[in-house]
Amino acid sequence: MFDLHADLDHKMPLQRGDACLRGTSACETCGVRELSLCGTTGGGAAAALSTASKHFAIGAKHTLFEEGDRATAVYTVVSGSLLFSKILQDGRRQIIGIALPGDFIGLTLPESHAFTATALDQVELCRIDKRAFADLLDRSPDLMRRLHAMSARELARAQDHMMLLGRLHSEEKVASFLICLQARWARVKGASPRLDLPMSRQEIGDYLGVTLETVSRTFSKLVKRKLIAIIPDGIRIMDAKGLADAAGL
Amino acid sequence: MFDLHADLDHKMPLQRGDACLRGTSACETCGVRELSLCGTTGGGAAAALSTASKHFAIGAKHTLFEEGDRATAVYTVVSGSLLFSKILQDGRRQIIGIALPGDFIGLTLPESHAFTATALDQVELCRIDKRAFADLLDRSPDLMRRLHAMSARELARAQDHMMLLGRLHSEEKVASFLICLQARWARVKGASPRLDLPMSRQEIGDYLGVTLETVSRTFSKLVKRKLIAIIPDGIRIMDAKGLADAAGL
DNA sequence: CGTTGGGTTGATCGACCTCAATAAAAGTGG
DNA sequence: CCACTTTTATTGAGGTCGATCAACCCAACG
Repeated sequence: MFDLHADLDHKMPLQRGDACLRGTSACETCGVRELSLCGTTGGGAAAALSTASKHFAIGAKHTLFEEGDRATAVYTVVSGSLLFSKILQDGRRQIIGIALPGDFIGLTLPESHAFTATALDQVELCRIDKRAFADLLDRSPDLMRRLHAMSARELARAQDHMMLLGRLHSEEKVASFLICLQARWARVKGASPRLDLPMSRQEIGDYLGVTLETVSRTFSKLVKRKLIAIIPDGIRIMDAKGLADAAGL
Repeated sequence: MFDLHADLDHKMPLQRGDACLRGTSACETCGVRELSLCGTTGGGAAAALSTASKHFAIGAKHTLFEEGDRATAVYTVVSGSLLFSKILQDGRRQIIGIALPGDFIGLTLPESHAFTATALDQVELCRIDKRAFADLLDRSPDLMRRLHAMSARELARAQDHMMLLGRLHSEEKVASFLICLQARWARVKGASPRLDLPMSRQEIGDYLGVTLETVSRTFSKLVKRKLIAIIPDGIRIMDAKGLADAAGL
């Protein structure tokens, strides 16, 4: 079982059932195709992507790769979600991004990874060898264009996140976080007032640049004001308008 | 004089002598060519870039464009530097990037600008119409690759900046800022312990997510510890090692 | 059922913000 | 070139938001 993914750059040992290579994937039937890089790509690139890619899965808490690891592949998230994080020597951590289904991992085609990617839950991924992908890019300007469009979106998100980290108060941070994440899930699942949060208070805090206690207190405050309700493994947005106000929008 | 740049999207009225279109630029003699997107591009793309681009300049404090403006062009910084900033309704501002000579403005080819670009000093720019640039991109995979490489670099910088904003203390922020900026200028000018800072304490604070008073106090602290010296319009790094320690590296 | 890992809540502390006064520098006009 | 204003930087005093430290609760799990 372990031998099967010897070529993957996971850091944590995989447990039984946690990961499985399914051989060449069927892009035609892929649920995130329209959301992802593959999109409506026609022509040779679609077929080439299909043959070059392999579906597999990793379990919650497992890392797909760690900061500093040599990058050997790029990925598309098929289902589940991941965190991207950087840590300082003394343990301070900043979560710099969240990947949802359809998102591409490896936008910058780095030599070595600039951050750690950790699965939040059971995550299905579509893996493409970096070299093979680079070759594909060279042969498909259309694919390159799409890759760049995704990078552009990611850069815009990073810029918004900088504003959040640098200039918002904790309540605005939390409210913005919930609204943004809901909006992103809406693109995948369709809109819903219910928002799954498969992450700990600590992880939310590390995403927002505050402590877990502050996250917890802020959640309580928002609950008391009936803007949200806390439900198992997530929250429900009770007053979207009020929450937007709290976010300062 | 004003009529000459009617097609530019500056927001502040230009004063006499502040800007001038020089007609088609000479890429062959451009000082930042190797640093910039144009790079060592051979073939048709180089010539096409040369004919499509126009040199001009804007003065300190003037905006090249503002957040929300329709984006009609992309630019390469030839000399001088600019700030990219976003503001909230109540005036809180976050500076999300600094552009130095060789940097490309418009990486994401946005419909409308996601941030304001403000000249820090006299800035020479090379302008290319966005549509013309998009056409060029379509015809030159090499140019597209370069553009993507620059986006990747910018994204990596944004991620480092998120770590700084979210997790560093004010002293670490200031020290990191000085070290990073020095390193970036070194690529342009060559290494020097002397660092020009044509920006106010307020602007530095808005870049670091602290107040101008905190910037001023931190500078004073670093001076007292003989890590830096404050000189007219800049600082001098007196103890690079000590400063790196202060940055937490 | 004890243990363990999250989550919540309270009490205290401190880093940074805010407000304010002063100082220094940069314009401005005579 | 020098008064005068305006802007920017520095420094101090005091306040506050979020961090830290700590207690407690609860659900999951061996």
